[in-house]
Amino acid sequence: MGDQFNPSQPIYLQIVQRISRQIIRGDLNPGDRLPSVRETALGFGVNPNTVQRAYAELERMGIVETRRGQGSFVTEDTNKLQELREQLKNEQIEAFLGYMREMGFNTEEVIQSIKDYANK
Amino acid sequence: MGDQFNPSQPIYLQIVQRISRQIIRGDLNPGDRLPSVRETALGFGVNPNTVQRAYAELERMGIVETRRGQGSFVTEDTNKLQELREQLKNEQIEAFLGYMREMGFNTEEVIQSIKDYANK
Amino acid sequence: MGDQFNPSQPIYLQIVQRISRQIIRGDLNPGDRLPSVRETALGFGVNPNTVQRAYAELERMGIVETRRGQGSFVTEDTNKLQELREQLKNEQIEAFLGYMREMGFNTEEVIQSIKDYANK
Amino acid sequence: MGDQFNPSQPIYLQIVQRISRQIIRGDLNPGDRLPSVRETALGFGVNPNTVQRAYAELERMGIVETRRGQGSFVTEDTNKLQELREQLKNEQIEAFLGYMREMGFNTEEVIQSIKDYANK
DNA sequence: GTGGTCTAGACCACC
DNA sequence: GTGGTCTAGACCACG
Repeated sequence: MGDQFNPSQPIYLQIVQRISRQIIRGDLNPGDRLPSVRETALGFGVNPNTVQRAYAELERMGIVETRRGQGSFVTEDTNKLQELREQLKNEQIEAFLGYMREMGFNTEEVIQSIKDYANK
Repeated sequence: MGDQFNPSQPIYLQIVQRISRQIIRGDLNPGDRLPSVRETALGFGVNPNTVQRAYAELERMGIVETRRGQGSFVTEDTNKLQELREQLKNEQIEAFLGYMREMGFNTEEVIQSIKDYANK
Repeated sequence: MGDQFNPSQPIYLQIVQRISRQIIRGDLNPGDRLPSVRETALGFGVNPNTVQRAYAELERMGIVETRRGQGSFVTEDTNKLQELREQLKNEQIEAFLGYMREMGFNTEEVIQSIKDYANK
Repeated sequence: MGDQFNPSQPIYLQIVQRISRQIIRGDLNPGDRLPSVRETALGFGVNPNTVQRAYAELERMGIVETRRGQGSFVTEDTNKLQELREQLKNEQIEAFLGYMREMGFNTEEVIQSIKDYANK
């Protein structure tokens, strides 16, 4: 069932995130058809309305296009996908830096350690 | 109960991590007494044996000292704590870079974005 | 039934408007026979008397001519039709400007925006 | 009941339009509190979820701000409201010109008639 | 079959 | 009390 979802964030937003990552990682390519709302709902064990809301949000973000009676498709507008990539990257970095700062590591220290790690 | 734990890693190691963080963040200072095994077990909703194992691991790492009949205490050996700090930092960074690489972001790109974010 | 009609104006006048538009748009041409009163009443889901009144009004306006036993026909008097065209245009413009003024847009502003839109 | 809504457009979008107009017309001023979701739902005779969706859209558009446990308020960002004004104006003009074109009136002819009407 | 809208009714977090 | 999310189940338009 819905065990796979974090209660601290709306499920529909978590679905948006999952699909966004699938697109960035290339699991879903421009022009690919997303599974139908009902299919995804079954797969995730949630109500179709919840998936519908996620798909609507993806469409609003411009990274998915919907064709009545056919399904939802990853946009072929690579600019939009590039935007999405930047956005996801910045979100991850912001969360990571915040977490590290809470642990007492400042940004310069983190950058230095990353460089050390990369040259290792 | 154990809802707060990730099934992908032994619970006792996750407890080790939590307490390590509390020490690094200064929630627990050198010389402070850790809550009793029984107390911690209740708080986390796990078996006392699991907590015992976590405390033993912390002692093995040299960052906690157990005094018979008195309890467990954060070491006052600041070198050890400094080591712990470095270790935690590197673990986090390694996990983060791995995750970012999986998303298609290489290390240089990540460093650049962190700098951009810091100067924002 | 009459769901397609606006309660704020007599239905017979709304029928007059509809038929007027059909003539202006060229759906009905000079000399064309209008559907019978009975037919139109069925189509609109209203009482034949109501349609009768609409046809009478169209005749009074001089844009429809009724021939006993044959039916009603669009006039072939193009001057009359030109008058009707002007009248409909002015009605629409008056309603539109009134509506826009109520929304806080003055006439100059509306004209400017129309020009902008046309040159877009 | 819902008699007041046009079946040809989603009810939630019609609610968005109504409230937008109320703001543009000054019936609702910057900082004013909107009626609660439940209140509006009762007033319009629709389901609270439908109103909720309308309010969410208004918030997404940036013309309404929501404060948890307090209600929804018209934004005090006059730039946003000015944007809304322009958008509504252009929508109305586009619809009007489309309608007139369908009736056989071209844009220049419409502009000329508006000028005539204004100087009348 | 597809997505889109709506309802009814529930539960939650916030204040 | 407020808005926000979710479910269950219905109906619609489109192809």
